[in-house]
Amino acid sequence: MKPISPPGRATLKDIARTVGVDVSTVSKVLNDGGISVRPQTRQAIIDEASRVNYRPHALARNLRTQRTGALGILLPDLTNPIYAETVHGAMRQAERSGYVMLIAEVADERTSAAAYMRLVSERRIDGLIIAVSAETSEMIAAIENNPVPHVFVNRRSSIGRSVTVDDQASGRLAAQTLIEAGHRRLGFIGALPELDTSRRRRHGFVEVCQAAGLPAVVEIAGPVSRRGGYDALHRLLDEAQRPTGVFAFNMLVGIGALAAARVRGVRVPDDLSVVTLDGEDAIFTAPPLTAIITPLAEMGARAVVELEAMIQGREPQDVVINIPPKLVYRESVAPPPR
Amino acid sequence: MKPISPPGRATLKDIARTVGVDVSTVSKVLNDGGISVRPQTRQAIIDEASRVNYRPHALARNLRTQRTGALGILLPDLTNPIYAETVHGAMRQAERSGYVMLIAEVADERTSAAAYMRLVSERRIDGLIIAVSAETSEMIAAIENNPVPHVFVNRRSSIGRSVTVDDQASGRLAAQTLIEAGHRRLGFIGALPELDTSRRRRHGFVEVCQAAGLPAVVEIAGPVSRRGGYDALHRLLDEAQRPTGVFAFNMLVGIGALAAARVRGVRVPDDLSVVTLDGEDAIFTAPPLTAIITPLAEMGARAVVELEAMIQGREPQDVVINIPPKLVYRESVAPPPR
DNA sequence: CTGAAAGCGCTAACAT
DNA sequence: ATGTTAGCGCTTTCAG
Repeated sequence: MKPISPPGRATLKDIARTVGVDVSTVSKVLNDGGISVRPQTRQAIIDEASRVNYRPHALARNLRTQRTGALGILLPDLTNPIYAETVHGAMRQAERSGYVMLIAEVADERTSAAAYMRLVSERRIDGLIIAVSAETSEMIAAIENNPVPHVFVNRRSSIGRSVTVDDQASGRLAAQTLIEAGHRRLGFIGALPELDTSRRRRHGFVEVCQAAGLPAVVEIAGPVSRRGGYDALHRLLDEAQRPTGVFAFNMLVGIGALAAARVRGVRVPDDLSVVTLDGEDAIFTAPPLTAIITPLAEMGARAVVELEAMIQGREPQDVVINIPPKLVYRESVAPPPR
Repeated sequence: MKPISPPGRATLKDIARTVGVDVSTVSKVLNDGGISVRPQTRQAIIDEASRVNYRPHALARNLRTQRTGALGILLPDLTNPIYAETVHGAMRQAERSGYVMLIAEVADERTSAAAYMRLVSERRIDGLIIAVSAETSEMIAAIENNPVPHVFVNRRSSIGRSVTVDDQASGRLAAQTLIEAGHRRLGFIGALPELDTSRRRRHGFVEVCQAAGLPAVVEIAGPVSRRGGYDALHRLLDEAQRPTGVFAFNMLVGIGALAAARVRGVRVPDDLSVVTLDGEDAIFTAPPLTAIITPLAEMGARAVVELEAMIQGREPQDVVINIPPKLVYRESVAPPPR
């Protein structure tokens, strides 16, 4: 029975006029519930508001309160499922908390500083999640010149709070898994060393290999993509001491590596074992990839929670989500050949 | 040599005060370039603005101009690479045009209407891209009660403009491809029939099959996901008249189908040919999938262009991106067995 | 060429 | 219990 509301735009003033009170009274009722307003007046206001289907004008309110109700997230590339998953988790939490989410893809460090300025210094957001590698001087300068509550996700940073998992433990776990399967020559397909997650995973991986007295780990670095993994495995297979088991930086890289093995006629897992990180996809690859779970969505959500705390002035802290890395055995790991 | 700006917040008033002019003058200079302002004054203003690193306060400006400089996009799930790709294209174009992008994931029709209201009736955006299936009554009501420039992407709609490709032609192309390879028993793995893209692809596919005098096409519908494709192919393989060639609704479904074939011991393409739609991923599957290109990013970008036109009051029109569907042959299609 | 004034829609202290 | 006042930072007539 709700009559069609006048398309769009009822303001406080409209309500105030038809009810016959002041806009400030309407504002009170509609915000803090109108404690200390005569029930009768209050009801009239509420009725009229719902009759005209009133919605506050976010801009006006925000201008007044100096809050936007929006959070931003800066990331390199949404088509990378790693980031899509992270955003997904962040958005879920943001919605719960009543924030809308503004996303900016930033191709490189230059644009990332620019995007930062755009969102922050135009004051479009209350807080920012940063999923690009942060430690470029431009980015640091941008942040310091124009501070805003911010948290890094899946990145450590010298200049801010961050939500990360124990990547080093993941690296150790990957190594242990391969070693326990019987492998003695291991390889690591990492990302370019700018990525701190890659450094930490590598560190844990190498650590365990050394402790086990294994020969030097073969390392290859490349872009984090299917193509990067594809190219990297090709190079790894060209090594004199070709490894029998490899740890791929993440799922994308792992999928690429699988494709490379296939075209080289290298059978997984018979000829080569592969451990990778994360990824729903990993179950539908051929063969399904043994993988270490990375709670990307959870990290995104957690970043939002931390951000809220910072926005409300609570003292934030470094956050490491301490889910111990968990490995899911699938078909891509087996004992080495012969 | 740029001195570090006072952290954050220089306003027009600040600039006006130190230069010794009125804020309205500053506004003029900083906006329309300050035609009809003495060059000397203008220069002083520009200098001071850059000295303090002035940025307009988006909220204040927007409140005044009744424009937000933001576009919204409504979609079901960012972890679905189809949507991620679309958003990716949309964001690229939005950035070029100076818009920021607000994203809302909507799980179902209920929340999608709610999210619509949130973005639109609070006036957070100037226009909206809709990538959820639109034809639910709640959504239609929301749009009609609270109109805003909007365009559907990869969806036809009775109530708005839309950017789509010729899905029917894609369906035809898929059928032709399989028929030319020699297949006589074809299958279609579609989405639930609410999805108009699925209906159109199916239509084109069946049309060609009938014209070729082929027996009835086996059809299976399921959720659009890897899992959905996995389950669907299992059911297809259980059919009495098991098809030798299938057309999968999209890449996700195709990947799932490939996995199902693998566990059933059905070799692709020796025992079963698969044609799918779209997808960068398709090149790294085992075997690489023959696929029909869908310009998702381009569609996203195009939607933004149309939206801009609508926002500026130009007469919009139904848009069908008329790139003729193009098929990329990879390894997943071969002649039928025997 | 520049300034004064008004107001976008809302909130919040302060009066009454 | 309600209204008055005073902006938030900006743009935009309209006067001077």
